[in-house]
Amino acid sequence: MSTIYDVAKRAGVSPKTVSRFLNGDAPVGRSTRDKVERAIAELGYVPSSAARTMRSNRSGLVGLITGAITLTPRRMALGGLPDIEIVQGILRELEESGLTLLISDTGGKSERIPNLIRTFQEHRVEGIIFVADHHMKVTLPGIAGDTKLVLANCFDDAGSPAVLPNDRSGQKALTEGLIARGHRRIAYLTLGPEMKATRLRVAGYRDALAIAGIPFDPALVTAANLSADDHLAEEQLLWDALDRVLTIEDPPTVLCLGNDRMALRAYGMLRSRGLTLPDDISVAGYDDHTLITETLYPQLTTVKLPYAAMGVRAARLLTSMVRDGSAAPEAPVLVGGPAVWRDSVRPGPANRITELPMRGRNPA
Amino acid sequence: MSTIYDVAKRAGVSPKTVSRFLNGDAPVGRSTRDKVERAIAELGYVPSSAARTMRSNRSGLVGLITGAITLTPRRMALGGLPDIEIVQGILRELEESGLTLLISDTGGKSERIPNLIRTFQEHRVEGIIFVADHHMKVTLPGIAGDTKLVLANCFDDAGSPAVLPNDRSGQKALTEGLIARGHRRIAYLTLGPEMKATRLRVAGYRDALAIAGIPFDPALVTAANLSADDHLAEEQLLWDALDRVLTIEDPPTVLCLGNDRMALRAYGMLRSRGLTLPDDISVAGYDDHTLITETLYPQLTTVKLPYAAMGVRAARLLTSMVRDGSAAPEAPVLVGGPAVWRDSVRPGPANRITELPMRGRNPA
DNA sequence: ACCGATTATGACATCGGTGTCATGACATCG
DNA sequence: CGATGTCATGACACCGATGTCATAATCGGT
Repeated sequence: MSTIYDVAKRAGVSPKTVSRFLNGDAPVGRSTRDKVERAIAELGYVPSSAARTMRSNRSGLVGLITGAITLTPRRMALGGLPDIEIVQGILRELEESGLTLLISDTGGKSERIPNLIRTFQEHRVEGIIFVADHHMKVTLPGIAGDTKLVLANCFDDAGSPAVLPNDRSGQKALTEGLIARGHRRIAYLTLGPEMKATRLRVAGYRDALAIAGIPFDPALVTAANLSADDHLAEEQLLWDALDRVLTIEDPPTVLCLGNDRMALRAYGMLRSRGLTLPDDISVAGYDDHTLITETLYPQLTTVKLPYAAMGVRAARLLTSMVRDGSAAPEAPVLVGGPAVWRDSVRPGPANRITELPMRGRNPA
Repeated sequence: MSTIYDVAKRAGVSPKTVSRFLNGDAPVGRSTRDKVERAIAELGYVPSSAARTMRSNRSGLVGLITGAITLTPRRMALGGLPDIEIVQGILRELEESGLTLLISDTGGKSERIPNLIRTFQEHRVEGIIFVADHHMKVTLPGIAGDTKLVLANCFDDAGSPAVLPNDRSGQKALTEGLIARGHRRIAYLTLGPEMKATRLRVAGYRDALAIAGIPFDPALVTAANLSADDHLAEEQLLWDALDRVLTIEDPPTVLCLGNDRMALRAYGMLRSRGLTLPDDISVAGYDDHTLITETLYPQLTTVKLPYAAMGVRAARLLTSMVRDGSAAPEAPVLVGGPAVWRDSVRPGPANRITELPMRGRNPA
């Protein structure tokens, strides 16, 4: 591989002049410019970023830590949400920035992270983005030097700059929309209580109720999901929760679920109770996992989890910190996603459930 | 960020001794070793790969060009095969190799490739892996220097080292299995003729027939897929092809499809003709796209497209070329995938279709 | 015609490692 | 005991860019 000296010699100028031509940091004469240009083309010269990095102490590299590449196909097969869309957003935003992305995949094994970070540091990355697969708290090993860190879809105790989905506003927007469509008795079968999203979304749900002056009824809200990989137990838990909220005194006219996959299951369970969607009861999910939401009949109303947008925001945040040295924001950047209205929610006031639901029998 | 000189000074030794400690290329005394170790820990020293690259002319970097990160979610939503599994295989194989992967995503726009390659060259990658989303021919811009290139799931005119799925052996294995299960009239509705896989798989199909002494009947083999994004036209084409092969004199007892998605469609069409699977007719796909094959009822017999294994092989090929300077293989590396037998193929001899199929009516 | 300003260019040191060669302290062997 | 070899270490140059400073050429203004 030829060097800047080879180019200089061939063009009959000094290396520094070639450097000036390449970087445009000082004027270069017309004829010199042409000679250098020709020499570069003839030699197929490509500057060495290693040398440039050494001199300027700026590598132009950004590191990305994620498990999405390894885990996405598996997760999607299970109906999980493709967190790889966060990575896509990052790629898109970084494309024009002149920064090069170094991607490391954890394969879901967090014990690998220190090694990945070390490799990044050897390459003197100017910043690191850590992407989590769901809204969660993380604890990363300290990062030496002045390497910037941005967390996407997660946060830590150290208050590192973070980009998070606005779970509260999402559920609030959904609930407000339901109220606007005439619903007053809104059940909410949430994700597990250990999920960070759960508390926030319930808060959003209550925000919307409060604004509309509808009293909060604890009987309508219950956790109905496990994080564990126990499908049978999950199925049972959801069935029980569903049975419970449907058989209270003043039953709900709409069922909000913690995610689209729960909604998918709920469809089957509701139908096995002889209910028609959305005429007998409306249903809403969360995530806007299009593989589910647009495939179901009726298509599922849900809240979009703005993963791509979060990736864009995270990358933008990092570039501004790296390039302009701008300070990290005090509070996490919250990215909202809109409620997506499809056919699983009746556009007008809801019917009441008239038939007597079966009690406590497990489907199939 | 501290340097090797800082470490040397703190440990009271020369930089070269620190270098020897780090690389183990010459013996270092016990007490010196301890002092250096302590200094490194105290300073949090991490060597600079830029400096190392410059001196040794070896960057330890490998470039990967793919569209999988951007396109996988979309493709999976459409029932396409996750070529990201190739990337996974590469990641897994490279993990222990000490090489660091620089991933670039084309976003499906091949005009970006020259820029990506240029960036790789600036970083002096030792090799580049190009991953295509299906078995195809590609034409890449020349890569200067002695950068090695490995193609995964594709090949070029220049005879660059390539890792390809063994489409011929795959379809042969499937067909042999069908014959072993008593089938003699085996229809094959292939992918479009422009797909590289098509010719190879038909050859494998004929190989198996020839071995079993079954004459090849052209009426049983027909292209039934478009690459275009025209779902309606595809549906029509498949319906027509299916109608044609089912209504010939001596109709098939099993239907092989060009991929799992076609098989998924065929299920619906066969049922709309009143046929029961697999009793009236058996069906087989290709790809082993588990989201389809394991969700369908009956579960779909298919041939596994060994994407992860291909990634592993591609990475292994590149590392051996980069590290040991071993020569590129003359012929493409063919990676076979097994036939996966599920319930869509009757384990015993097949029934004959007795009812008269409807003719030329498009389903629903 | 002279001067300061601007333009165009080059010499040289430097970034942080490592390859090469040299050197001093011991151990081994005939 | 002296020759030879091994071990442990250091001095120095070099990889390929670029920042700093110096210098030569050109120009406009008076």
